[in-house]
Amino acid sequence: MTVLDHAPGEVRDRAEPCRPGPKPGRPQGRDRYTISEVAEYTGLSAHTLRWYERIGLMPHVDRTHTGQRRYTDRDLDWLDLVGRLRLTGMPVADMVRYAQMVREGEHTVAARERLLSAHRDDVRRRIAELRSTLDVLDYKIDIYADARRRASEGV
Amino acid sequence: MTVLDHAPGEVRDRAEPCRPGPKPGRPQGRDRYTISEVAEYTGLSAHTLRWYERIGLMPHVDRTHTGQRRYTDRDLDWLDLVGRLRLTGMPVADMVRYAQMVREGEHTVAARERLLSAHRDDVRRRIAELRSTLDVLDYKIDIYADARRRASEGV
DNA sequence: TAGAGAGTTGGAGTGCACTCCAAGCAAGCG
DNA sequence: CGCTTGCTTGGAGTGCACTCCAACTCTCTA
Repeated sequence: MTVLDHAPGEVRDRAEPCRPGPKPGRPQGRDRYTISEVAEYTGLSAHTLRWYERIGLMPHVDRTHTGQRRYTDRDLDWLDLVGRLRLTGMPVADMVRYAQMVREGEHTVAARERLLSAHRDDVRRRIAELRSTLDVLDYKIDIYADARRRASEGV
Repeated sequence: MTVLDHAPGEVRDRAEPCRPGPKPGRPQGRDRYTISEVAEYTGLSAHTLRWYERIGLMPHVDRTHTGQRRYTDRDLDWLDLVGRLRLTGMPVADMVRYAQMVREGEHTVAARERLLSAHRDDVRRRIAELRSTLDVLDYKIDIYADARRRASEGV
C-alpha cells in the first residue's frame, strides 16, 4: 500500500510513507519482520529500534504470542521517514513530538505541517551554509595544491 | 596581513586565514583581543575558547604579564576556519589532528591537503543527502497542504 | 584605595543519541 | 535433551562537545 491509495481527504494516521512506489531492498513483503531484519534494512541497531519505541518515536509495534516484535511494512515506512529526518539533523525530541501529533489524529495536521515546514527551512539554510564552506575549502585546498605543485617542480 | 602577502612557495604555519580580504565585524585591529571580545566576535563562549586551547585545537595564545590571554588577528583567522569546519560537522578530534599538523610544519602539507579534501567530499555528499531529503519533505508538506486546503474549502 | 567586573585554573557536570549489559525466555536442530 | 541463536527487559555506560563551578587574581573607574 502506498500513499497514492488514499481516499481523497484522508491523511493517514500512522505510517505515512515518504513517497509512493515500491521500496527496494525490503525483505520480501511478509509484513512480519523481526527486529534484526528491520535493523538490517534500516541500518539502525536493534538496541536503537527498542529505544525508539521506549521514547515514543515508534508507534506501538505488533508482538507474537511470546512477546517478540514483528514489524510491518507500515512500520518500515515510518522508519524511512524518521531516518530521513535524522539525516537532516532533526533532534529526536522534535521527531517524538511529531510522532505524538500523528498519534493524536487529524486535528494536529496543521501543526504537523508547520513543524515540517520549519524543518525544511532549516535544511535549506544548512545547505546554503555548507555551500559557502565548500568555497572556503576549495580556496584552501587550492593553496595546498599549488604549494605541492611548486615543491614537486623544484621551483 | 592576509594570505596574499606570502612569499611564493610559502605555506603559513599558523593562522592560515580562510580567504583574503578584510574581515568585517572584527573589533578594530588592535591585534590584542581579550577572551570576551573574541567570544563576542566568534560566537563561541569563553569557556569553549579555553577548552579549545586545552585540547590543542588552538595554537598557543599570547598572554599579558599577568597571564591573561590576548588574541591576535591570526588567532581570529584560525578561529574562522575552525568555525567553518565545525559548521560542516567535522569532529573536533579531526580538527585537532589538523591543528597538530599545522604546528608540525611544512612536511605535513600533503597530509593536510588530503584531510581537507576528504572532508570536502564528505560535505558534498551531505549536501546531496540534504537535497534528496528536501524532496521528501516537499512531498509530505504538499500532502498536508492539500489536506488543509480541502478541509478549509469544506469539500 | 575600595569595589565591580573580567580574567585564571582543574575538574566536575550536562544533554544528546545512542550503546551495552546481565539475566532470562523461546525456537529450531541433531 | 542439550545447544546455539535470537529475542526480551530495565537500567547503566559511552562518546562527543561543550558548559559550569569554586576559588581565586587582576584591571579599571570613582
